[in-house]
Amino acid sequence: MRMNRQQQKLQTRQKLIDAAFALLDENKTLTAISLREIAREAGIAPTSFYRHFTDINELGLTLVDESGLALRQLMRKARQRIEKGGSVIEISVHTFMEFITQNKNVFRLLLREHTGTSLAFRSAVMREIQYFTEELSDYIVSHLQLEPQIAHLQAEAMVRVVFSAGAEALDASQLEVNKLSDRVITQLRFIQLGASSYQLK
Amino acid sequence: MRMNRQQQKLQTRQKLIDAAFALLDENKTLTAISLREIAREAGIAPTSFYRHFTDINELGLTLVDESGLALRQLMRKARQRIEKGGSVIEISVHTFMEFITQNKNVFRLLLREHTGTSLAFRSAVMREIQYFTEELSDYIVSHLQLEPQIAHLQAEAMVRVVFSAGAEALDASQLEVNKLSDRVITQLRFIQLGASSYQLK
DNA sequence: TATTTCAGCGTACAACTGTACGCAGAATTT
DNA sequence: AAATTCTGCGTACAGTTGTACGCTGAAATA
Repeated sequence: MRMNRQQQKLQTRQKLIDAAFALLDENKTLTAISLREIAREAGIAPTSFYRHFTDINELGLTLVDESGLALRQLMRKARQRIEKGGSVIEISVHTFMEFITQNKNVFRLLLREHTGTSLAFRSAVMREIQYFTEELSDYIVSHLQLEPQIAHLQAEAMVRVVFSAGAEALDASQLEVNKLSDRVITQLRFIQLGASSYQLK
Repeated sequence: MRMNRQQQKLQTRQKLIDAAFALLDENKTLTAISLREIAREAGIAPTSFYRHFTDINELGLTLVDESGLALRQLMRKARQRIEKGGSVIEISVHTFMEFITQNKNVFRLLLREHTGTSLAFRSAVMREIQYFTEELSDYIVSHLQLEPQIAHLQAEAMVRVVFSAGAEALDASQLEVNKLSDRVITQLRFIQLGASSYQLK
């Protein structure tokens, strides 16, 4: 197929991004991946890397952005499913776990860099998680009639539990993921129940 | 001072362990630290490393063990303080945050390797966290008269929230840590309240 | 059509890595 | 006192890293 220069360049750029994601598989931190490894995986010369990113860090931030995007799409998907009826918590957890098992490396990236070595990455991931938390918080305010302050605390606690469980899910079998999901669902119910009765005081 | 061989060897071994902990400061994953860096920091020849550990992994597992030990001491300390009266949740959170700010690298190690690159490290850390959770769970059973099953879920949720908040605390100022502590305290109350009312059904 | 632009390549180099090997000399055992 | 054990060191080497530099040839522009 014929392509102009821009398209061509974008395509190689994407190859680099895909290669980086592929390398996260199982064994690499973003900051631990070498530029040459990425280039090798992408099938281009090491020095060509610089035509697309000044740095590995720049690539890294791009990956975090893409992962955040995926996270927001996840939330949108959960909303759609919820509109069709059913337990909000159950659907959310199942959607989340499904997302994780289908996009392991995306979630791995977020998790690892969340506690990782580079402040820039850490901040970027925290920002994404905050967006996520705030969306959830808004949802709680409008659907459960909680005070914004309490709703935010509830959302934050829920996100913490879910992400932490997600970390476990990465190493787990499908069966274990199911058990895990059930536990998390109950734990989220604790939080919701607790937040509601807390407000009554 | 005079020393026999065993003591001498143990001392150099400890130097290596301390050096590794020091290198975790701010910028290194365990798996990303080079053997030579550790040797340099410890002030010994690179090749002498092998007199003490076969591998960097072996050193790593030792560090995880030591960190787990610190974690258990933390819990003991919290217990002692609780005996003197006061809100269990408040004291626990404050003790935890105090521990983190005073042993940043120990907690950093646990956090990073929890989501890290090496399955062996991940498992080791998860085991330590599980011990921690179970101790908390036992405490809840005996002091709050909850069913073991529910108590365990409550403990797990609490640990997840606290550890996740701990990750934030590592980058935060003292003032921010205080605010964070207050939020976490409320969130733990949610969980406790929720678990209690959940049992009534 | 002639000129310019620029993505991608190959070569090169200094810095670093893990670790094999053999030696020195003090602590320990005989 | 003599023999042995063993921690720590220095040298050495092959492999990997990031990146500077200059070239090529096709695409874009004039």
